[in-house]
Amino acid sequence: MICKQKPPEALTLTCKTCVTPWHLACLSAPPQTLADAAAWECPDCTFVASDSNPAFPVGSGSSEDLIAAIRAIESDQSLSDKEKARRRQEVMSGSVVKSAAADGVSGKRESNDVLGLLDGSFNCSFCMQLPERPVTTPCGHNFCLKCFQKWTGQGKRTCAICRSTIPSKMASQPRINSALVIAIRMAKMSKSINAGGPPKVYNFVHNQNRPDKAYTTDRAKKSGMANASSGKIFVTVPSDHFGPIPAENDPERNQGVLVGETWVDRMECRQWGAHIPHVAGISGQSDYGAQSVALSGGYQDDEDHGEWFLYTGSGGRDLSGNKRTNKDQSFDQKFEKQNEALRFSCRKGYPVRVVRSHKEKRSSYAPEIGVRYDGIYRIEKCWRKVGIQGYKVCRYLFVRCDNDPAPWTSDDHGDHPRPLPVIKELKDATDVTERKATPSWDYDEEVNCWMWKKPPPESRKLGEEILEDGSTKTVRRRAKSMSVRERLLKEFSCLICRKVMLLPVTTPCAHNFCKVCLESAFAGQTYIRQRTCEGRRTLRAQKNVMKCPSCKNDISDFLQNPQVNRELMSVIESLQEQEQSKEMEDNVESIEETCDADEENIQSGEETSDADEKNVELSEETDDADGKSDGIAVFTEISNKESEILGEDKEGKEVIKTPTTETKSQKSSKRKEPDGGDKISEVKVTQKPDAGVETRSKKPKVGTE
DNA sequence: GGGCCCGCAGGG
DNA sequence: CCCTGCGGGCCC
Repeated sequence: MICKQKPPEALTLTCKTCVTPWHLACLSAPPQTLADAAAWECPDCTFVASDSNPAFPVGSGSSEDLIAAIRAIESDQSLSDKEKARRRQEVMSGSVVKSAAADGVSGKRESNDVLGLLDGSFNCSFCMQLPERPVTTPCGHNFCLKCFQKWTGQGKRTCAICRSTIPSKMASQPRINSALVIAIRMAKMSKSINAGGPPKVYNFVHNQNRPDKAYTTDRAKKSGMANASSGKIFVTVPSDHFGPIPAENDPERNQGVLVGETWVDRMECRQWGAHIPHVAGISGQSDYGAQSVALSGGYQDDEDHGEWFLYTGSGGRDLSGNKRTNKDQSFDQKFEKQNEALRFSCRKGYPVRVVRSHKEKRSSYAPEIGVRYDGIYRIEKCWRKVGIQGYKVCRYLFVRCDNDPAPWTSDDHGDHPRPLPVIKELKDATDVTERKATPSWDYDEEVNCWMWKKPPPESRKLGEEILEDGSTKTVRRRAKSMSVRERLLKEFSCLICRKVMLLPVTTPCAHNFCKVCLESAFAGQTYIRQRTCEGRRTLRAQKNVMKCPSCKNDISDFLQNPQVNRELMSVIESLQEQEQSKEMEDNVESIEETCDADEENIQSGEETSDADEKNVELSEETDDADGKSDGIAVFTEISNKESEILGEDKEGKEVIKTPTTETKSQKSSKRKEPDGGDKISEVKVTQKPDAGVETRSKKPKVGTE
């Protein structure tokens, strides 16, 4: 911590209490004898036990117990090292404080007193409650952030308890005491009997044992991390992965990336996959969405309220002269590149990971040191406004929606859906985008957690699979699917013009045509649309004349008033949208021998009867909830288009029908082999011999599956 | 503490 | 292959 270097093993000393490694050379009072070294306790443990740091007065009692308990475990000869480690962990996490007390190790008080103890020393002096979002003055007194801000907002500059002066920096930029947050949360947990397992411990992640870390190449002229290359990425999610990083993608620790995890710098944060780019603030692709953002104080328009914040897009700055950043904006930001990626995630309601950096100085919620993962947020709205510097900036409203509590709250539960904050600047905003469709990541009232309500987007990256011998093999994460264009033409072409349908209509005999094509096919019998003013029709005599161009069924009645198949329409529209966004999978080369079998699969799939293929794809599409909600969103567009093209329909009476029931039943009745749909998910290439990986217990809360 | 400048990674 | 980027070391 002092020399900021990784000490060689020989110079590492491990604390017997907390097992943290320390650099021998950096200790002010290193142990003198070997025996001393074996029983050595780090300054943290010694300090807590002997003194009561007013800023974090855990030491005033409960932690004495804790340390005594740990010492008892350490000195118990009957325990193996592994067992000791396990017990230590239990004690640290508060789950067995009671049993430690029962052991007679520290029989002073019951564990349930912890909260009572906290009540005495931690309470906010204004509201007399356990502080919510606690801030701690240099004189060691704790207050709720809000209470404190109210106090300083009245111009008070002295501590409400001891009248010590509050430094002006503290008054203007109070920081939440995250250690206190954890202490309070732990105390609450030990109080509640069925807290649902031990609380999570939020550790600073030391990468002592990591196989690889960021390094400087020969080319780099500076040592340290300034010009470093990234070390190994420890998690196995692809870089375009959305949402939390689950335990099954964390082979190093098998715990996933936890809310509150903190890394020393952006490079290390990157290695754990929370936020991959090591300079840029936004991780994302304009045609795919944004996965994560960093709040690092780079843009002065940012506004942080913890559970929600206003984020500023990137760009608008002159980076000439080989600069990486620039405080001054010199032109307008636009919704392009990363800014567009954020807007994409907003529209889709994707989960966006958020990290806060110590470099954000104006936010109470930023960590004191390092870069911290604060969990999942959703972008509820975005817009543009004229920023502080006078140029237009892209703006995003982020609202937290994580299943774990934020690092600044002592709640033991995550977020519940909350009403959106009122944003004043929205009244002067332009280019406002709000999500119309239902969000992909949403709160499930039945299981009481946030989860994927629609399938997460398929990764477009290649992945690496670790084989048994430790080597890696590049694999594709999903099968090559039919190109969107191919699919459009194959599934959704008009049986008359053979092009992708414009305003599709579905006959009762389940054949699809462009509305215009079908009508013009019977153009000689224009009486379909000839109506008297009273609406009296004159086609009775012509009945049976009009037959479906495809199957010759009588469709005269249908032709009197053919309705656009809105469901089909929205499917086509979303596919066309996809096509425009150029899904990359089409271009992914198949990967050698491992894929051969799957390629065949696809080939044969293409060659099997059209009907089956079609059903598979169709069912897939309709299962995708996107279709439904987007269907509503595009609805008005359709009816506008329709009247534009047909130049009629002024009656305005026509009740808009939801997708015709006959189409639906037709589809489902035709769906003979629903199993056919599996081919896509099955084509995961070359399973690791150890199939257990797939079945390993998954964190049920995170619905990534 | 401010400013300069660098290597690097990833988007396009 | 060029452009962009809410890092970070180091000099002043």
